[in-house]
Amino acid sequence: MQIRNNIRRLLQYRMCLIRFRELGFERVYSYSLGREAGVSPEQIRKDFSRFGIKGNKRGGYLISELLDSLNYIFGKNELQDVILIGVGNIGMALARYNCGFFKRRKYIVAGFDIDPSKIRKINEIPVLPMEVMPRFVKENGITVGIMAVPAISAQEICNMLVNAGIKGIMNFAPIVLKAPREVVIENINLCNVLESVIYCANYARDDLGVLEC
Amino acid sequence: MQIRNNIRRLLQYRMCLIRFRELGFERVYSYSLGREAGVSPEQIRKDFSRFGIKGNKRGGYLISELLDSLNYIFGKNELQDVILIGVGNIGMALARYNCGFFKRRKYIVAGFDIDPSKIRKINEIPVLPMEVMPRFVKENGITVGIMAVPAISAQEICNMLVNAGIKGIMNFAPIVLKAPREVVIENINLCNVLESVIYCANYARDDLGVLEC
DNA sequence: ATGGTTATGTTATTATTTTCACAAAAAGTG
DNA sequence: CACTTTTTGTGAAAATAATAACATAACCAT
Repeated sequence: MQIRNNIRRLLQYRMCLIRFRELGFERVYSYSLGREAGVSPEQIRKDFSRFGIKGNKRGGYLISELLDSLNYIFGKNELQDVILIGVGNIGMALARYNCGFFKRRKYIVAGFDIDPSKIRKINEIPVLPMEVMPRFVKENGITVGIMAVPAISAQEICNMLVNAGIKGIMNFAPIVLKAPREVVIENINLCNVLESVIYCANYARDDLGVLEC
Repeated sequence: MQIRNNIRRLLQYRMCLIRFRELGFERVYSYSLGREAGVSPEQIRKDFSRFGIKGNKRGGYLISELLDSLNYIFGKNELQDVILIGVGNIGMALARYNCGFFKRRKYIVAGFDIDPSKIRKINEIPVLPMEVMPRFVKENGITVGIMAVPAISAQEICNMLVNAGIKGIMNFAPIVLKAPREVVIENINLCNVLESVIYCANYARDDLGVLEC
């Protein structure tokens, strides 16, 4: 039972709905939302159905109600604290973006780094030495961490996080992390993503005519 | 015919193979590579098969040969120039990471921004005003761009890129870009990714027992 | 009211992806 | 040199996901 894709789409729908609301719309239809989100209307109805979200026959969906439902699903109202491990290029950018996360009620409450020169505040976020991480996680009930560390130390740090009680990791290190099944790991390899776009844009077109990519 | 997933996995395999090589290994087996890449052995053989990559019955795969094949597929040898639009938080981080891209023969050759205060060099990369982008793209035969701009201006900039002749876009703006079918677009919404990890880590576990996420 | 229209919700169908299963080739062994 | 073991490569089967189809409810106009 794999629901990660559903969830990702729901989040995308929410993003579009927020824009629709800002534009002053009150209602959406699976058709209009689908066009905005780049998804088929049937897919949207299926996704909603799966999470028990109901619309109005003939009347589409009330944006405010939809957003309420989605926010309920994703726990919008509670502020969710996360930590950041590794305050290099990417880590720094994420720390600086924190107010963007905050709008969605996600908040980087602390950064951690092995490098002592990084131990300072960045954008109001305290950056602490790696050693205090486990205690911080336990004391603050942190369940999710963002890893932006070099590949070489990534698995070790992942183990530390798991031992400290972390249940989900968003990983930017170019390595496939190994962790117990119950820990959710999302590996984001920006280099690979760029490379796949380059490949699809340049090479994958004249192979067999229509190589959807 | 959808091959984006295959490609993504191949890139992941390559990443693992590079590590294996660094560790001094000469051969891999679908089994060992699979464990490292978090993929089943059959999947690996299928992926290789699809791209005409052959191994040795009983002898597995020679890492050097595999890497040659993969580098051939992904055009490792030619240096691929890309441009960056938007030099804010994320854009800056990517520009600073350029040497990492360079190792893979991908290189951000220029950044562009509307904000005049951003017009300067970052990490050897010239940042130019937005207006000169189309000419730059045409004169340098750029086919792929990275967008790290605010959502509000994203679609407009996407259109500019497409008009200038760009064939692939890696987009960090929180919006689903619309472009002609032949233009490859990869939307990366970091906020949504984080949120999906949080959801899977915190909520999706006690629903039906085994909610694989 | 009542009939027509429209958009949902869900079932059925199709397509895609992954896993399974096994034949065939290579390498080792006695 | 036969025999066993091991690992690939691929066709068949199973599982998943996406699309199509359509019955049903709500709304609107007459």
